[in-house]
Amino acid sequence: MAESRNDLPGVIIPVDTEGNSLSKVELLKDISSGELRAIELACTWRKCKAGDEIISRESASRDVIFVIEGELRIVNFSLTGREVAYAEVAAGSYFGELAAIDGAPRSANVVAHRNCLLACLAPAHFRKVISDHPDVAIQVLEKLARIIRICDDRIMDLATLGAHQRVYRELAKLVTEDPIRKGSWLIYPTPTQAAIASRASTTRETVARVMSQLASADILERKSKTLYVRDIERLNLLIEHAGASEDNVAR
Amino acid sequence: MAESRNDLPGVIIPVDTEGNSLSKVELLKDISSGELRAIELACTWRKCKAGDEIISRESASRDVIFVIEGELRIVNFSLTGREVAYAEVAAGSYFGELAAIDGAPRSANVVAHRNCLLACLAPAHFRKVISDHPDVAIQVLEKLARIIRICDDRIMDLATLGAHQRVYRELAKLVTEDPIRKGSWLIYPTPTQAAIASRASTTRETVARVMSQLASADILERKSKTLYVRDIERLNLLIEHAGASEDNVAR
DNA sequence: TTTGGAAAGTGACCGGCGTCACTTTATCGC
DNA sequence: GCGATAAAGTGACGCCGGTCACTTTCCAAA
Repeated sequence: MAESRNDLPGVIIPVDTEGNSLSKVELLKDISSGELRAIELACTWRKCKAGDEIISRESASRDVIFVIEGELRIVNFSLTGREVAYAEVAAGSYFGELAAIDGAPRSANVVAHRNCLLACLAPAHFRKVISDHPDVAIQVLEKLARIIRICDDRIMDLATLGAHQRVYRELAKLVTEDPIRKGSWLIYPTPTQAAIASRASTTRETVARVMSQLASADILERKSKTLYVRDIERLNLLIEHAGASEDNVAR
Repeated sequence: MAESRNDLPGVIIPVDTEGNSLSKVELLKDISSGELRAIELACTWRKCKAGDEIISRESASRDVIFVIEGELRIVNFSLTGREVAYAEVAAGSYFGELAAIDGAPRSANVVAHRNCLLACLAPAHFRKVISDHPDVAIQVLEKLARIIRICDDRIMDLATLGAHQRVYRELAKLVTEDPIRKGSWLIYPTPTQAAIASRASTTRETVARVMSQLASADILERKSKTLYVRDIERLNLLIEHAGASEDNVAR
């Protein structure tokens, strides 16, 4: 475990390195280039490898972390080892603001999904940026509001739906329109079933069962890396209509 | 349904009424009395009766609402009628900030638990207050951060614990020290079992069963309105140790 | 092409807990 | 104190879905 300053893992790199720029960070886009430069200097810059655990629930750091390159996942593990996925963080976004705002310990683990370039800003500095720039504060508020809405939905799902329903919903969230053939829907790249399971809070096996059920009902079709949604209507119907039909899928 | 301006229910009362003061609102405590007065004038003031539905998921209003007197509950209902409780809001606090921040529809229902005096502030006004007062913005951020942490915990619980465990935890959250006999613990006033159930996302019956189990194990003792926690150690053990002992409770 | 390891598919089992249907006990207004 | 209504206790039943234990299929590196 390559712990270093601030007990975050990864390799610290000098501030003035090719590519070390906060200009791609959405949150800071309206900040003058002079001040942005000051923030860049205040950051600790880090490179991490895919698989690195950037933050664990035990880390003492309270920094806000801007993702310049790469992608990360926020997850947690139960005592029994069950994985619960919270979110993904893409380049241009940031995370770790909770601890920076309230000073409490980190509430989840964050692992790099690909190689990442990160800029870490100390809480005091972050709060100053917020105080000096009301529009940044509003953006952070908007982000937290979005997170809360997502959490609330998820709590409702967990509290009121069955495991199958939750898998339907999770799949529905992943559906995008076919970029080539319009009017056709697909999921690409298909996440691993285990990943879907941890987002829907169920088991890999249940996801597998649901998916083969959907496949045999001609709602889904699996072709190597992409998953074609043949009948998006019926998929949505399945979600709406709760357990109503559940086994009438085939007709 | 007594809908009125802003499609919130309840009786609108004139701004200048005895008791219409924002001075007890924690969020606004550092605002000068002059400016506070301006905010008071900008608010729509309302009195609501216990049981009134202040906000439903369909309401068009995006106001932030300060609770001057009374108490409210934030809940949601599934399609099947199952109730999911999110939170309580006490006098001196506020709610409805999500819609005011992001302009999206309300995500939950809010009902008055007792008679309430409310001050409703339009989103634009609220955002102005935030922009003008960085410390208010920080406080709102802190509140949202706290909500997110609570949500995250709840998601973990729902995703990884059994129903009994969740009831234990819910009970543990309600425990306070006996104000008279120190070192002794109790729950007062005891919420209805149905209320506990909706917070732990289970059924009334399960709560009843768990509680009689705990009672027969001499961990809890019920005396009309108060619930005495005779053995807080064992209660915590039950929570920690997951399903490990579960039925060893009695020994 | 081979091959090893990961991902996916599937059957059998069974226990937790939601549902239903009552009975019993509190509680509150008169 | 008494009736009415809500809250709480409890047994029986059944099924959803988690767990285990394999097999089968992918896929990527050698």
